[in-house]
Amino acid sequence: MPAKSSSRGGLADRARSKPPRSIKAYSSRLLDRSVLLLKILATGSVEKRLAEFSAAGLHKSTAFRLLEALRRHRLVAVDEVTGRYRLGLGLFELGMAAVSRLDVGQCAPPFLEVLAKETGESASLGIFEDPEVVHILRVESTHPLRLPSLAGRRSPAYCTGIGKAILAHLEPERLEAYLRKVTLKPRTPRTITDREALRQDLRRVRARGFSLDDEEIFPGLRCVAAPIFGFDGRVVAGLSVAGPTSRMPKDALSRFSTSVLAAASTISGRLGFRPPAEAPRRS
Amino acid sequence: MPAKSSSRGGLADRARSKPPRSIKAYSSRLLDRSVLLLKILATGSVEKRLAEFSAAGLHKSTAFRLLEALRRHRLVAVDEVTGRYRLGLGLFELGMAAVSRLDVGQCAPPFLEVLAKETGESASLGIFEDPEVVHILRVESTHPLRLPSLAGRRSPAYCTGIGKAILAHLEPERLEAYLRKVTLKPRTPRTITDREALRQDLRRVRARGFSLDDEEIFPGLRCVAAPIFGFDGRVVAGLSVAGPTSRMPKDALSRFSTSVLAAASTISGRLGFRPPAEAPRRS
DNA sequence: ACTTCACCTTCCACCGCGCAGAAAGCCCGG
DNA sequence: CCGGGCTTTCTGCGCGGTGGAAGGTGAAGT
Repeated sequence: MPAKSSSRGGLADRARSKPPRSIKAYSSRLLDRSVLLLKILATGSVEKRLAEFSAAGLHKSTAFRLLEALRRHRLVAVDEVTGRYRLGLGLFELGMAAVSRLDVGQCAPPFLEVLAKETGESASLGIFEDPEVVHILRVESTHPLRLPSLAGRRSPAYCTGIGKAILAHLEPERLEAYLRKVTLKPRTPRTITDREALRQDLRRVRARGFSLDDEEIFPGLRCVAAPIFGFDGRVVAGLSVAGPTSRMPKDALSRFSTSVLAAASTISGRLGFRPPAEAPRRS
Repeated sequence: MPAKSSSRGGLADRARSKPPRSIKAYSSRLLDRSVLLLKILATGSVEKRLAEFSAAGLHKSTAFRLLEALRRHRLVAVDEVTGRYRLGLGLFELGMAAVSRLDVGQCAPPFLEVLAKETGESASLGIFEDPEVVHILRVESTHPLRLPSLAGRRSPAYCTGIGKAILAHLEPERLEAYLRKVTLKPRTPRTITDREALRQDLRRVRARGFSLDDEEIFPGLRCVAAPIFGFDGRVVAGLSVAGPTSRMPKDALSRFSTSVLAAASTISGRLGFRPPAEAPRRS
């Protein structure tokens, strides 16, 4: 990624005009199985005995061989005491490398901390991976009452602050593609389950600059979020502050939205985003 | 054989008496190559083109197929703009799962935050994976001057606070095995490069309860660390506070060591460690 | 606009390697 | 001391991964 001295429009246009290249579905049974083993280890109880993998349709000897091979690479480990399998730290190293190689992952942490301190609530940063949002950074609230950290977890986009902040600034085609395939499952009584209502809400998000998740994913949780843009003007992530409704009453939201917007736009700036001099909103 | 027949010895003894079972070296070319691709992506520049993998001895078509298969599992991703490969967020999810499944990873974060706030310096937690220490958690100092986060990285054990805190409380055989194979490469002029001097230092660590890294890995960086013990009395991790020498003068170290020791012993307690009733110091 | 070039993607026939099933260790509790 | 449940090793068969080369696609040069 050497210095691109092109005007900002060029790259964005090139990206936008990319046809959806469809690639032949390559796959490998061995690789699929290895990943399956890791996924199994990542769910349910912390440690697994060999026999538990055969429940997934793998022969015990197969699971054994694969787990041993994965162990050589430290992707799984066997507990020294119990002799059972657990995820290895090699995975952690690769995972952290994955995030730290994202531009946002690189430069966002300090701003998240400032934001958390300013508002007193948990701040988190997520990016959009197609139908869902992946939480990649999180700084905890200082209050004792708070959600467990979601770092590394996925949430649906349509009912989270970060998700809606990103959706609202997606290219129209991508948004429509998303809306076409997503099912708006109600997570709480307040979840938006109607496509048109969601479009409406996203319009509001665009108009005021930030999104509001008003107990749409967890009862009692309110959340204010703003989009983060990359150097080419496309939305690359979302930044949010979340807390219990009691500490985030509706008439005090402007305090939060101001902080979130400021932090988000600072991060966008760090990523090389230059906000358009005037609104280049087409049609 | 079990020279220690302490009160609560059952589990610890079983663990200690485990013979180093050696398992046949299973491996799989495909898996090795897949991991190799991930490792390549985790080093060097952020994005790689297909041709860069063939430098590692893979044919382009092979690399292509494997990368596509990995992409299906979101372990790698292709950049939307440049079309090049980068690590995927699936890795991040698995990595976070790996850490959150460790008992320490579960219960340590709040205490790290308190520790960082109390001392004003960066607090981090690492565990020992044989010759090195893996940093699994980190809470940043509020000062502008600070090291970049090492979360997910490895450091040598012999010249870090966390490393020495853990080494000092390892079973004698494991420590000797470590000393036998490690090479004490000087990282700074103050790095301990003599085995006997290191043994001596570790004795001091045991005696006073905490370890001190006095510019032994980075010039200008001082660090105080303490061990964390699991329910069976074995050391499972180390906790440290690190900062520039200017903010951690030698005559003020007791302030830091008190905080670190308190936090470490609280975490140990959470893990089920019951410190021996009174000093079972023998000899 | 034509050509070149560099790179990505696909195809295919060979043969190597992973597969499952079975059998042999291992460790515990009775 | 023996039996049951589990982990680990062994082995021949057959599938699936392999690498070479050929085809495609875009961008940059002439």
